[in-house]
Amino acid sequence: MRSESNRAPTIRDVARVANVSTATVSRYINGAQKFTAATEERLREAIATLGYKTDPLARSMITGRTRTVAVVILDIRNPHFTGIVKGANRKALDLGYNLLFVDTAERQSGEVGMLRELSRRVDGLIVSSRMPDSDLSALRDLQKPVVFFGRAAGEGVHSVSADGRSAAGMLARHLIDLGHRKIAYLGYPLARWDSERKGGLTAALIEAGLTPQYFAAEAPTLEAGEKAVGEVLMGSDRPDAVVCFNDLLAIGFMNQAQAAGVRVPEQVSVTGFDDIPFSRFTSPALTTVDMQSEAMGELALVRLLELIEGTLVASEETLRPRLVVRASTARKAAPLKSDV
Amino acid sequence: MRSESNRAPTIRDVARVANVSTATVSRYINGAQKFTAATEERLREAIATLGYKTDPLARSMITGRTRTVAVVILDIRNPHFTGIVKGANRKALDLGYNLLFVDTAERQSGEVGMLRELSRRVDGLIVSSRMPDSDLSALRDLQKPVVFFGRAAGEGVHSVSADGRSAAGMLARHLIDLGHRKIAYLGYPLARWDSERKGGLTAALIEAGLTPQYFAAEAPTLEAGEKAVGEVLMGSDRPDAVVCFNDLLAIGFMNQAQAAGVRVPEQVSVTGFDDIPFSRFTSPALTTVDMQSEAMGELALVRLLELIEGTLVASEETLRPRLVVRASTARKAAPLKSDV
DNA sequence: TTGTACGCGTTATCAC
DNA sequence: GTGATAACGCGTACAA
Repeated sequence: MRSESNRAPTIRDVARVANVSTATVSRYINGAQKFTAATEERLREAIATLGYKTDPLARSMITGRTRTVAVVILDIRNPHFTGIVKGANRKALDLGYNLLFVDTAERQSGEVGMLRELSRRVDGLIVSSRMPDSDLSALRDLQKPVVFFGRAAGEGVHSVSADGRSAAGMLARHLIDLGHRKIAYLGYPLARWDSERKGGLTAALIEAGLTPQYFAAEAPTLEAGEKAVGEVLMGSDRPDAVVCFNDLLAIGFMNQAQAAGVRVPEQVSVTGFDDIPFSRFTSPALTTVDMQSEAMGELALVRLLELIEGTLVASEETLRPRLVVRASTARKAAPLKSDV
Repeated sequence: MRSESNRAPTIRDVARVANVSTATVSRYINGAQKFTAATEERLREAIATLGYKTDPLARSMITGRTRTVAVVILDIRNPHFTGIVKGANRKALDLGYNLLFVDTAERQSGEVGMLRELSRRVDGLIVSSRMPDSDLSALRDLQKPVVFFGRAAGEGVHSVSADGRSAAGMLARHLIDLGHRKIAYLGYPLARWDSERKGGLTAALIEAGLTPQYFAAEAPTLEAGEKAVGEVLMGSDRPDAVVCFNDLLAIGFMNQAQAAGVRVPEQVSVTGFDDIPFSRFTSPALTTVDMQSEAMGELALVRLLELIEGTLVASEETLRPRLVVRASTARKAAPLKSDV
């Protein structure tokens, strides 16, 4: 069924066999027109016998479209980003697009250059990054549509996020309802979403007449969560609830706290953000907020394609988070000791 | 610093400005030759002022190389595959290649067609798949190098895997050393690696004069692990150790077993495969075997590039797994009841 | 060392 | 409805 030659059949081969011009073959392939029954039949047959497939590269060369988009994320091992990629992949398959994947974890520097390289190979980019605002503006010069996560980078840039401020508020009110008064935030200041969550938490606590303690983790990871226990729980003024920047931190924190003899949630309630799949399987199961990772990935891809098609003007979109109460938060027990 | 026109500068623009031919520019770009100091200087300057960047599409068109490889996996949410992608991404960045990512979870059918489409856009493919052998042979017709995971698909196909047989043997001997006699295997028969692990376990048990019980999960997931508890533990002849096909199954299983009042590891030891990051954070921490997911991803990419360069003849490569003993396995306690 | 001329496979444009 | 042909941007014989 396949031609003897190694060379893949071209539109010219089809034209010769079907006894038409290459232009006609092209129009047939792209279904742009009607044909006489005779030509249509000859075309169909020639294409079938030759096993002709149009070359996407050559097509891109002239149309300027690659039907490929880049998805650039910080660390695929973080289930939040895994969800984003999963969602973007699903929509990409639905809509006939390809995904160029880049995990930038090991390449903090030269990110702008890499994006510039990438942008020549794709029709648009989905980007999650910690790069400074000064670099962000450079991305507008790429002349390619970009969808960001977690922040409106202004003028002509579309962004998709979940409402971290209200998510933090949900957690705060949940903890306050449980009787907690000394609430700490274990943040990761380098993350794009940290200030939003910190701000939302702070606002809700202040509204209740409380003041949060702040701590900073070294990374948004399980290991960093473990490390943070010493600083957060072993001080003189131990908090009775800890809100962690994400579920990874929370899980690592909870685990190490228990290893150090602190009971969760009896002595300290712990929460995260994201609702990653494992949060249901920790011990105790983790109270968290679903930040809609997969939906963000889907939405980012859909909006990006709309930007590419020109049917959308860039703007900001925010998904609604959902509080997920599990066993790592509980009503505060009678205080075992009084603090100074 | 950038030309006024919207059009990106081409090799012809550079040639005109530098007062040389396009051929000279091309040779300069590709560093294929020495030049007189004068021309070199003019070229350098023209390229800099125009901000010229070579168009990868046009280059691919003529070289037949895209510097892009596809990585096709089953489910990015499974940390084993996450590790593979992570490793492949790392090496790809190192070596200046791009990764075209596809998660096939939602597209079980039409996989061969999709790979055929993909293969026209890339120089080679890294594939993890459950497709039947009959389809595998079709991939050889792609005329593109392919690296598979977990199985040598024969003739001209390179494969990378971790030794599941010996990994299962390690777990078996570990459990036997702990005094376990009734050992069950909770498999996932559709997976490529299932029979290898099952076989290795069986062989090691038989060598010790034992016979395993076999169970099958519906999926290689946390949820399927939960579901399997009823069948595995609630029968008349409860095993005192369960080896699960992967860590996800094991974690789900362990969690639900405990919820059902079965103590781990006191009443039943549980193990998995893969050593995913979370396995250290479950309660109890999971005994498992490190199947070198990231190293597999790295190796797959390196070997694929060697296949592309033609410096490698296809073959099989197997990584050595590493037993990771944690708290989910323990010495068998004195039997609480005797079995019929 | 450098230039000329052509080819890669496709689509767009203009005739007919 | 169909055909001839010029692009698209680059690499590379071959000639000079």
